[in-house]
Amino acid sequence: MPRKDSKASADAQFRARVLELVAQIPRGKVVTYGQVATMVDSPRSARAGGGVLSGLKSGPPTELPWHRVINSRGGVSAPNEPHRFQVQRALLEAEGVVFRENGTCDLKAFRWVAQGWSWE
DNA sequence: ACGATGACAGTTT
DNA sequence: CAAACTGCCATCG
Repeated sequence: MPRKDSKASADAQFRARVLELVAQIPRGKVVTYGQVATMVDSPRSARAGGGVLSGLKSGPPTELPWHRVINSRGGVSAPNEPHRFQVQRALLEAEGVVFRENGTCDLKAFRWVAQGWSWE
């Protein structure tokens, strides 16, 4: 079926794809920004992935499980908003994710991989 | 339209 | 082993 010009809304497509993917993350599991970026388009868009979530305020008021997206350290980032940091970690723990002393969880066990996708 | 910022990742010192 | 720098892409002001 007809597809719009690829040059059109490339960034918009990226955002929509990230939101859709995050929305598919099952409860109790987590994914790193790099993984999401790789799955949606480019493995170099790790930061862009975070930009999309941060841009949620200007985007759809979705109830996206953004808290299931963490950094490669397997932990939550600590930006200028320690509040979010705290909330995200609490949500993950409430879903069954266990954090270690250093504040990071075992990605080896909690990392979600979509079917058909192979991850190290 | 432009410039600066940011919820990251990977590599090197 | 741990800390610091650079690179990348999208969004915000």
